Amino acid sequence: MTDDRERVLEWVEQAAVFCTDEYAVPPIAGRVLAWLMICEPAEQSAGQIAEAIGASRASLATSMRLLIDAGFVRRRTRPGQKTHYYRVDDDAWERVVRRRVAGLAAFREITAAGMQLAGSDPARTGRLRAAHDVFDWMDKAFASMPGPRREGDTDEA
Amino acid sequence: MTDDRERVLEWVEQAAVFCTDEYAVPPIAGRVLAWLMICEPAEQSAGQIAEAIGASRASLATSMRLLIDAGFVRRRTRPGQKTHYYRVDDDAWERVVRRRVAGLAAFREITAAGMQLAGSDPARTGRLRAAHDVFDWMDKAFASMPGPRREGDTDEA
DNA sequence: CGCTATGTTCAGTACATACTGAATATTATG
DNA sequence: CATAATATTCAGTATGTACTGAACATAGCG
Repeated sequence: MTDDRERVLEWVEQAAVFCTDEYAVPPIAGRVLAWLMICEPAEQSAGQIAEAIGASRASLATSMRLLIDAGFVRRRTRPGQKTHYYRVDDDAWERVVRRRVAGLAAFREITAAGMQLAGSDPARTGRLRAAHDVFDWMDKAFASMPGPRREGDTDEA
Repeated sequence: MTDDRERVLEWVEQAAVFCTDEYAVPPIAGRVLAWLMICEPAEQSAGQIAEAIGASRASLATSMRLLIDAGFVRRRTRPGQKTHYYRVDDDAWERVVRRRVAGLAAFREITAAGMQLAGSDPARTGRLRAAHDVFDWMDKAFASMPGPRREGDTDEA
């Protein structure tokens, strides 16, 4: 437990890099997200998080808002406490990915508009149609995504 | 044809914004990509593209390399010409999306490593497992993606 | 009503990115 | 090989982003 901390922090670094690279999340927000995915207890205060990853509290304020807006993190207050507690729900990533795919569908509309502009020449609309079809497929595929982990779901108190 | 140009450029702006926002592509590269998706003829030189979207040739050099590396654009040379011609293939977006999902699968490995670190406590591994499952599902879903536009494919000379 | 612990906002700084003009390389042609 | 056209690289600038310390706000508690 005591020596684990170092390995956990190493893991947090890796995961954070992934989040920043693939999800356009700033470095510190990436660390926060990664930390909240593996920390114990799952719900932690801004102070705890800041100390764990070595960031200022000011950064935490902005990072937490970003992560909450993005759908990764939820904030909870306990009765008779001013401290806010943050956590990533089990369905956080599914929610975020779904939201992202939904946003991608906007490109489907753009390509559709482009095809109208390009006219009826199939040589000219081919590129647009192919792109359109990809995003159309994605949208439908994710609509039929089987909500994973619906069974032995382990939510603790 | 002559008045279309303006509407086309407007469309290019929209599509470019999407590319920059959702695919982390710099503004000019986004315009290049959008332009190459609707321009006629489909294959154009750097000079033509630069003039169309109003960018310097220096920017074109870097933008083209970026787009080629990302898999969006292909470069071709014609015999007895020093000019390079660029185009987006019909399967460009499918290729890029596939590549991106493949990259996302790396996170599956990270979450797997995280679960080992977190031990066997299901209360602690729940978040990691849920994330893992999402990316696992994505990987498999895209593996079985039916290459769209496999039939009346219209590739011109 | 102070007091204290937590949360948020703001100005400033450090760093990174995007883009361009000018200089340099490269390649077909006469 | 000289010439002209395209391509690439580089230094410089301008803009934007991430982060922090410090100041300010807020909420529970004696």
